[in-house]
Amino acid sequence: MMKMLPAIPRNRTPANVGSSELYSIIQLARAVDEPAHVIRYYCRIGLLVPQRRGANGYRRFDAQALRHLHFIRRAQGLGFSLNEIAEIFQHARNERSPCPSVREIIDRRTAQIAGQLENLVALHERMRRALRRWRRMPDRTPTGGDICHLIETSDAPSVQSGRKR
Amino acid sequence: MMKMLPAIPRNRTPANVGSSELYSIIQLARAVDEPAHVIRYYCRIGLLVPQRRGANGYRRFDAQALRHLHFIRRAQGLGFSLNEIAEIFQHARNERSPCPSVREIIDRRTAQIAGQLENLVALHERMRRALRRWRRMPDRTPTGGDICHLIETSDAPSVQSGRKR
DNA sequence: TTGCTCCTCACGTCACGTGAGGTGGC
DNA sequence: TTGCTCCTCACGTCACGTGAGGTGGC
Repeated sequence: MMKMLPAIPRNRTPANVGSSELYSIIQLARAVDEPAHVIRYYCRIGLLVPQRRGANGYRRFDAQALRHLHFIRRAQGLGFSLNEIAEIFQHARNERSPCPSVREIIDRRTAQIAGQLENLVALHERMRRALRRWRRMPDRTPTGGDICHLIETSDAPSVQSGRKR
Repeated sequence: MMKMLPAIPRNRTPANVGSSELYSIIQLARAVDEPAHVIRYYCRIGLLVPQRRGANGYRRFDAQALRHLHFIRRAQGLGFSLNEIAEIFQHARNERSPCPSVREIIDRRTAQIAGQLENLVALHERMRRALRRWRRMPDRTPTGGDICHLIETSDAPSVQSGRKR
């Protein structure tokens, strides 16, 4: 009966449990369903710090790193950038409350996202209008200086498209 | 009476009209309300080609370049990337119709924008929910391993935030 | 001479993606 | 030995932004 059980993949449980509960980079990566080089990137920018390196140079992370990683995903899900998340970590390290700046950031970012949303809705509408109009138009080979009559006859603004900055 | 007219800024009319109607980089830039280095960038990636250089190395553009520039803005306004616009120019130079690929691109891009729109709406909604919830919550100084209780108690997913790729 | 315009590097932004080239672990 | 995992550079993505350091034009 034991034989019929699928083999438990060794890497899905914390390896080296005896050696003080440390995680390998791939275990951390799998916890948030990302490739390992994303974790390496976070280390490089100082967002995540391995508890130590093995004799072979391999990164070993503790439970706190896993918690930080979950925090990163949660904060990104609320629109925070990695830089902003780094600031929050900084506050926490200094035992100062990050809450005031967290509130400021999300206020600013919410307004900004609302603006992006407007732009994207407008873009989508322009695209849909163009698609509809183009259905009644033939393809054409460019002659004498024109480039693509589909686009050149579109009602999209030729200046200040709204996608700005 | 002539005296009372505001001075016509020299740079707003094609300078060197005698020298075959060429435009300076800044005249081109002003036509689309962009800083000159954007035009320089377009030249560098080969999207815009000056008709010639002056003896001093200054770029001189013809009316065709102005037309290309307007085309770029129009196409960007429909969600085309600079790479895609370069392809369209390539078709036009070879006197092949760019229309089929233009239709393909906008089909693909419209679906993609619709997806982005969904993600952005979801993000905005998460942010607004968080803002509402946080109004009833006090600021707190992190203790014993926690980082920011506002974010850590949010209902945002800690994995697969929806902002992906 | 002053203030503006022009030029070419060259590095920065944001959050990774994608190899190259080599080593460690089971 | 094989296949996987790990490592460090280092360059690419996208559409510019931002200087540095110097020159030309009126």
